[in-house]
Amino acid sequence: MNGHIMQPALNLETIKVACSNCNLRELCMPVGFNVDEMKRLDEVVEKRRRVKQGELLFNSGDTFTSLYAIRTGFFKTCVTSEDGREQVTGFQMAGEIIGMDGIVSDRHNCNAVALEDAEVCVMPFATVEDLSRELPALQRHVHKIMSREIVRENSVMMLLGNMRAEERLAAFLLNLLQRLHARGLSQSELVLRMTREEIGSYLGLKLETVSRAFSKFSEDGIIEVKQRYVKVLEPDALKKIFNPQTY
Amino acid sequence: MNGHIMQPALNLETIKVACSNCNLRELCMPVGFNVDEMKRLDEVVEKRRRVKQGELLFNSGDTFTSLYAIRTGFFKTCVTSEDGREQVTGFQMAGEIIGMDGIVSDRHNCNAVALEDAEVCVMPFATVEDLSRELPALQRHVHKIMSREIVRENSVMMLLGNMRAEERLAAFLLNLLQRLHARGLSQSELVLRMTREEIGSYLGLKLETVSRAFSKFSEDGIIEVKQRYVKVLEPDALKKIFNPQTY
DNA sequence: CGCTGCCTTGACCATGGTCAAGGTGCGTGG
DNA sequence: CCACGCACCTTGACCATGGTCAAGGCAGCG
Repeated sequence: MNGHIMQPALNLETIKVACSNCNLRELCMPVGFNVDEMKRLDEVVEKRRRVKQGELLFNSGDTFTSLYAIRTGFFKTCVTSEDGREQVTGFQMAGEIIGMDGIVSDRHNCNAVALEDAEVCVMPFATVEDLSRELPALQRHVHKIMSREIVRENSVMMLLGNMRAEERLAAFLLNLLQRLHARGLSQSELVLRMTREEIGSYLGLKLETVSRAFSKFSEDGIIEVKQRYVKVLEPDALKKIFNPQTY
Repeated sequence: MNGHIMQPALNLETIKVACSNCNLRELCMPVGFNVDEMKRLDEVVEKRRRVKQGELLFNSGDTFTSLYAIRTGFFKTCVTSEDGREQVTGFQMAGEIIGMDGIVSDRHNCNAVALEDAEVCVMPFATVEDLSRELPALQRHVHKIMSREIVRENSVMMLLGNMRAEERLAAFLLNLLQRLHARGLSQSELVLRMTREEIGSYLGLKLETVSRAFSKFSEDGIIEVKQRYVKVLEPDALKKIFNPQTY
């Protein structure tokens, strides 16, 4: 609601199209490069692309050509089954890389939709591959990013397979806050960029259940909710819900 | 039950420790190499390792050093939450690669347990990285394998988030059969290598629910079940359960 | 100012979880 | 070779979680 918790609050005009002087570099690119390597790294970003709220960055079935590093904005990725059911597979924010689902079949396997106006760095995958043959640190980084996604999905499977509604929402909020905090934002306040229905789709719940869980946390004094604004009053209580064995 | 549906029925004695003359090459390695490149490829397999039924190939927390290509046998991978809940994240069979969860943090993030006596090719990841800087086809292959795992996990998320018990089991059976068929085994018969509880953990269901779903399919004449032996009598009916909109 | 999209809440219900009892088949040791 | 024990599976009865359906509220926008 108020300025200091809007995420992310980056001024586009001050940013040049180059990884070497990008303030998100540490989030989306490997560290420990010398100046020369840094220059080479700038080659991977072909251009920037703006995506308006509600628009698709890529669609399931599109030919895969590039990975995308999110500069600003917020995305969701979804898969759709043949009979039309939609599953949100992730929410991505500045500094994160999307599009890796497309590598295996040269076609994207999910949609990426901007949940707010966004800007991404387009990184043609052929260039990424060429360069990562020359720069072992880049190669290692690409492998790590994909591995991280595999590990993230493992924990979503745990969430969907084993957790109850309130545990899922607690885990979701803690994860979002942790990622926002890593970007210099508050550890306790956030503005959700997605609807209750999108949260529910991600968590394997209906929107009413998500809403009820929010209300429950609010009644219990654990959080303060007003529409999409959420403030965590009792982080330990949230963690306890998420992981009841602790304590 | 009878010989021709046992999986996999490979004679270890006839196999040399080299990708270049491995009968699973097409499943776990890229195609289109010339003889020279093929020779180089053999370098990635450091050695073979046998894992007895019930033993761990790697444990969550172990230092990550290698990927493993399954030669023979059948594995499950599991993640365990802090409070001890276990989630089976996948079942892997001959020709599939496991261990990619370890790349991001240099530690394995899940367990891999042999569900039957198994043999794997140990591929030190440092070697894989070195060689894939020289062989673009290998590089591309490594990327595809990881992307494939991401896409697989996306569809598990769909399954866990959106499907009902019987749909999950139908999808599971169809997926297993399709993979076994790709290995030259029957399209309609299989012997499950995992318990009802393990199936349930993978599918986000309790073992009783899995058992009931098997019984239901059996009553409906869609499959024939006897303990771990399953024969699909009506594949179309199974597909219809899995994807009710079709037809 | 009214429309629209999103959210909340209540009442009811269905799916699948829990608990319990008993069955089946296999491996081991007598 | 048989018997026992164990691990795994099946089935029933009951119950809880979360889904469904419905009504109404709130906030932002044209």
